[in-house]
Amino acid sequence: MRTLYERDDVIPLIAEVFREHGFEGSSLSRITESTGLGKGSLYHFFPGGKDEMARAVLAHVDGWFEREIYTPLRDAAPDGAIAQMWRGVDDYFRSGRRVCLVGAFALDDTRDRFAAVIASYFTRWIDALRDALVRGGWPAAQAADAAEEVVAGIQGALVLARATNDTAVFGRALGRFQLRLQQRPPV
Amino acid sequence: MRTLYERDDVIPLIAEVFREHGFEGSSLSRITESTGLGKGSLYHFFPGGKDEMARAVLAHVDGWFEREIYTPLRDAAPDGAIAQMWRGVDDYFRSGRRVCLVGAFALDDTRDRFAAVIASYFTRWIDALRDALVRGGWPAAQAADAAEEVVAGIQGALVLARATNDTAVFGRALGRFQLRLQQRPPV
DNA sequence: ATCATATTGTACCATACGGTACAGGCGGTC
DNA sequence: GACCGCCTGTACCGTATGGTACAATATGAT
Repeated sequence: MRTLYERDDVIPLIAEVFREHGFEGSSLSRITESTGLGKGSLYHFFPGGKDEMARAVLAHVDGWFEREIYTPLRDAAPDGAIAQMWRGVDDYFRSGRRVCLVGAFALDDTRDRFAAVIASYFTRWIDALRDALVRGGWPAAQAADAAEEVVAGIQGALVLARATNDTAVFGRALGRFQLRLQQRPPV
Repeated sequence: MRTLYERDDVIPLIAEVFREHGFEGSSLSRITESTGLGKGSLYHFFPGGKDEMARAVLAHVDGWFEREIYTPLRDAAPDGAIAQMWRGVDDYFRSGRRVCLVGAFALDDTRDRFAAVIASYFTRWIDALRDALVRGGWPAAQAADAAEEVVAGIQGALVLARATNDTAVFGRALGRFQLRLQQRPPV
């Protein structure tokens, strides 16, 4: 039997701390508390400290989206991949009860620390969705526009849901976009 | 001649600190640095410390939006008020170079500290825009839907613009919404 | 059973944090 | 010029911060 906590097991726990408190607000004491790991273990797994923890968390999130959302959008049948995107996103963000770590990091000066990862997370999402739309018959320009709007809209809905403490906002936003992507693009 | 800094003069400076670093990241030393005021003066103006500074900043932002955006949306001719909203928002957020303080506070646990102010900022915006649309001839349900989508979309565009370091995203989002609000609501 | 390695708890470090105390400086007013 | 009240700089407080050092413990392979 292996140890209770390997490095990979602890990353989702750290992710939740960063998600709730932001980078600056996530003190090591908070992280030790919610992982049950002392500083010793933490710095054994992440010799680079908080910075490396955040980097691992971002890579973990990025990997999930790449696997569950982006790759299907690029490679699978467009309709199915887009349907899976709605499902995946709704699941991942717990129907609006959860916030986007990458989006949160993007807003303050934490962005500068992880600029490349953060930018890539969003541009790859937009590009993959655009590709799926194009393969689904959308003209390139409208596809790019719609993809950008959907990804931005999801972020905005998460902000709004949390700000107003009304998770229904998120579901309504997803529903609107779902409907719009099913129709032909507007002139 | 009066002193260089009155309380009101310093609020926009503090606002910029909170905007760039978030609540947790805005240390008093950063605030003293970018205001030029020592702790003595700062605590003279804001006896409640950081909490009161943030509250003053939020009230300042809220006041600006109430005056420049919400009130016109509620009271003035809908078309003109909405046009002014696009102008005002583009100015305020410096065409995507600036981030929304209230949105940033909403994402981490800073929200819990200022929950009422944050929620009200967004709900009042949505409600005012919905009213303007209704007065402009939109059916109530579609107006509410569109208003929510626009306010969320603006937040999302700000996140995306900063995340990808591409301010053009913001302009494109505003353009899309502007166009859509000019048309009749979709079925 | 031995042993190297992986993991952990504890104590400690310098620094930065938010906040307080307070003595003085400065401006106006009489 | 004396006075008063607003403003400010400085020194200081206890605590928490991110990070390090290291001895002690567990673990797995032989």
